[in-house]
Amino acid sequence: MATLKDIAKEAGVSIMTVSNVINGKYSKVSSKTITLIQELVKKYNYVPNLSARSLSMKSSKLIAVFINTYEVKQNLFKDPYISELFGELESLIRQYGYYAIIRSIETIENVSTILQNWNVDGAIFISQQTEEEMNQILKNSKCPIVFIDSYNKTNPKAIMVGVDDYKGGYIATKYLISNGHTNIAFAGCYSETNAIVSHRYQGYRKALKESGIPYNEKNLINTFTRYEDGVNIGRDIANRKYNISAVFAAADLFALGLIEGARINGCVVPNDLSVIGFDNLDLCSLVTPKLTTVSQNVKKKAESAVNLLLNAIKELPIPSQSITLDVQLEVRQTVQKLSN
Amino acid sequence: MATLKDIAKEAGVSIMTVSNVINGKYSKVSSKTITLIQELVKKYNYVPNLSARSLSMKSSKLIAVFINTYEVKQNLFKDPYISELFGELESLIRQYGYYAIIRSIETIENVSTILQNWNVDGAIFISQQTEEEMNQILKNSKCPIVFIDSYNKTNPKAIMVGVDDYKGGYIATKYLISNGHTNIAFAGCYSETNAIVSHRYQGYRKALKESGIPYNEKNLINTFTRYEDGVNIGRDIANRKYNISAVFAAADLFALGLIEGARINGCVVPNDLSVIGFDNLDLCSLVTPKLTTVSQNVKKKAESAVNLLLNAIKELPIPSQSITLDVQLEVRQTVQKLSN
DNA sequence: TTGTACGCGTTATCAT
DNA sequence: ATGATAACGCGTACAA
Repeated sequence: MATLKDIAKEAGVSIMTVSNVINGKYSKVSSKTITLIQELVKKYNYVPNLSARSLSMKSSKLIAVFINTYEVKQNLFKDPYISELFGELESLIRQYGYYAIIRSIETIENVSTILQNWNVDGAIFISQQTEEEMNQILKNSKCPIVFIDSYNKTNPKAIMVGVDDYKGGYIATKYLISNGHTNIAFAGCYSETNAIVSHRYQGYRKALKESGIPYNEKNLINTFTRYEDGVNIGRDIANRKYNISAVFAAADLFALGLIEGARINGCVVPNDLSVIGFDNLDLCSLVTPKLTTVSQNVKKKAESAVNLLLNAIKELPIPSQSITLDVQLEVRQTVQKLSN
Repeated sequence: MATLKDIAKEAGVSIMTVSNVINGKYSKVSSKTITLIQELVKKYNYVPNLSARSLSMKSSKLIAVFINTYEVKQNLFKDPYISELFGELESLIRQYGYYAIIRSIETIENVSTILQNWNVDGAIFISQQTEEEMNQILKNSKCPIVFIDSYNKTNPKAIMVGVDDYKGGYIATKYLISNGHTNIAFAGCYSETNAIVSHRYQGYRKALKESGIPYNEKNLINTFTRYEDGVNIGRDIANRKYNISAVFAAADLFALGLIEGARINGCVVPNDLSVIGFDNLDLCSLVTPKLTTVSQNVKKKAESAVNLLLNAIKELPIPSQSITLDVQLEVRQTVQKLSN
């Protein structure tokens, strides 16, 4: 409630002197007035009005976090990966003295509006954007933006943080092969615009090729990857729709659904079918059997994103425009060695 | 980038005319200038500066969402219940034309500062606060605040949304009794300051009493309720530390840990032990056996909270100061009928 | 229907 | 070391 003006009047000094003390510019103020003002600040519980500061400075200490909501009213925070990532980001943003403004978006039109509305200092996208979307967003915005889990080879303004999806697909498939599997399906939401899944798929293909296993296009199971979709695919597998002994699934939750769908229809994992997921959700070690999966370091992902963004905001040199984090295989209980 | 002034100059009218058009006050402007200005708004991609508006109006369209972080650096969004609730809140806040600013807090000192900093219009606490904390927060803040999952009988300024924890404890215990169980443990983080768990415990006691089952204080298992804590308690149970045939656990994740800990030590649920959880996380139906639990309607909780808050912000009459939502039992696979 | 003057709380610049 | 003034972009109140 108290303003600089109030404090200044009470102290018998000018507004600027108070402002300088508040902002720690002590070199311009005598130590006597400093202590006087500091006492008054405490007495009146003075708190700076950040709207006013933002207006004057043309910068707000706000960081916007955007998340796509493809279907209206869908709760994206039910996705454990998304919510964990968001939690890490919020924590870091706070620790660095910024404020997080969160926004789910249906179309990217809204993005630049929000950014301008609030003089946002920087933004982070936590769900995948297509190259085209990224370009449009970047064109209409002037603050630095970090994209998590997106791919963009052409736009030099795009700052990106992701994981080595290609390697993920590769090591998962390789592991299945090393366990004697040759009929291995890839299940995921495969499309031109889904770069993440495409990269995982390419890794899968590479592993097959390297081992001289001929590729069978029937083994590309193109599907949405919610839990329920997994149940459906699992049923199909149990019903011999595919001639496979193993599946590499592009998402954990989907993999769990698949296991359940197969089980219901008499196909038991890992005895009758081996499965590997992707993400390493906590959930993976809570279910039975525990899911073998490709893990990524979410905390590190968030740290990388915030560090890149803050450096860009402060116009410090960025070590690199994009960071690709490593992945590794978490071996648990859903892959069985084939003994024939 | 463009301001009212820019548009006004280009249109050859005053700033106020533009402002009126922007804010839809068409009654004060000729239709000719309206269309002219609307064209210019599009042409220059004019977006109002909300910092300036907030400064001038003393209100910001910002709603702060607070969440406690007891241990520094703990990621609270890994809790599926918290993240789902938050997702619903964010979605509603957006749909009602407000902006969500999210903040994890270590001490409640920070709360009123943030509220003042940004001229926040209203706030929501999504984790439990003690009565004392609530009172202090309310004393230092002037905007409406909704507390989710908190109890406060004395402060008339406190707006609250919660579930019927008492009933939850009651129906869970009652169900166990109706299945022939008489040695039933209550496991949770029981303390004076944890009103939620206290209420669930009181419901548990009521059910026992009603059925004439003598209360055994050894059956109150007071523990933190993370997954790992559940594993420890489950091991104890398997090792006959308690003389019980069933457990009502105050949190799902904890219940799952308990089941796992028991299993590892040779005590199989539901054959050797019956378990009921609380919250009905999605997770409950993904694990084996599927967890019987007390469910609450998270979506409705969020809607209630946002509705109460928005009414309070607009100084509309609030139907009631606090809303208690119903709970119900989700019968699944972790309770077995005792046949002796 | 349109325009003017002023205030919101802060910071930067330039004097003193 | 301290202060006066203008500026940030917008809305309210009142005047024309």
